[in-house]
Amino acid sequence: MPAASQDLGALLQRHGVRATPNRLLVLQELALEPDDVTAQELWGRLREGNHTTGLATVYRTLALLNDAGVIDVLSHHSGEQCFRLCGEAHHHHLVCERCHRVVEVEKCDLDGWVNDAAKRHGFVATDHRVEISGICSDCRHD
Amino acid sequence: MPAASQDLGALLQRHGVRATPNRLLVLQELALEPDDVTAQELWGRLREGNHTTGLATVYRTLALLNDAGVIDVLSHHSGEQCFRLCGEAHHHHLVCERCHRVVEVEKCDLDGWVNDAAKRHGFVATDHRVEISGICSDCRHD
DNA sequence: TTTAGTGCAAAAGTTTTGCATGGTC
DNA sequence: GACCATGCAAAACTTTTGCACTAAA
Repeated sequence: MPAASQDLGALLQRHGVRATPNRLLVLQELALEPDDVTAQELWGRLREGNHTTGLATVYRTLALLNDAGVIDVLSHHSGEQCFRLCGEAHHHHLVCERCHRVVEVEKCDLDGWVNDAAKRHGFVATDHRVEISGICSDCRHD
Repeated sequence: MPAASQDLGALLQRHGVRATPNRLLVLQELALEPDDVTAQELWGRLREGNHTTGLATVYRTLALLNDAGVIDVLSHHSGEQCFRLCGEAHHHHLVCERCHRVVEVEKCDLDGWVNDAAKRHGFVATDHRVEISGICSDCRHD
């Protein structure tokens, strides 16, 4: 269910980012996208939708949204950075090796393990990311 | 403790990669490096050491070593890919936010959790990566 | 002798920056 | 008016490729 654009505006405001037409457009496109997209892909889709947003603006917007913590940057599958609009709670990612579908794993009770591992090496953990690769049900049945 | 170069040669052979002078040089440089390095950094160090290895060769070698599973690619801190020679067993990474020091976390008993999370979403998990960010003891005491 | 590896230069891509313009507070 | 956002074009960088040449199986 794609979020309505007033929700997206509120999301930006909540993170201290001014809502401009371009930013809403980018966010809306991200909300429509179940998987992660590169800046170039996103720009392409905006152009297809007859929007005149510049590529530089897409890059600037994605950087801004990432700094503000509105979107996540995932590790690249091919030398490009990938972006994704995610739930705001702590979560991890499940990525299909075949079709690159990305699903969020919402429940994470790894804090104990993480803190232990960090402490064992003299670190204080501040955050952690888990990426699980696998094969999704669709790809398994093809 | 940097591995001696005959060990590195054996490491290559074990992974079905022919040991050439350039490959040993790259591997040796990686073995000396406690943290992760970019292709450019690695090339710079080779040049400083008066080696004439070309940049393209460094890229080709790193790609080869990654395919062969001899080295790991870490997520970039700044748009560049980072490479690292790691232990051969399954492990995860602890990265210091301040100095970018990387330490391996050798023990991983997360398989149960990972498989559960995958199954809950219809996936079959084939692999997983955990990256813990934190502050290392050196940086904490500065 | 055939194949694999390499250095160099050029090409291809992605991402960033400079600058002039237009919109907002 | 001051400031922020933006489009466009140019620049900066990282990475890949083509090609001629060399070393090795």
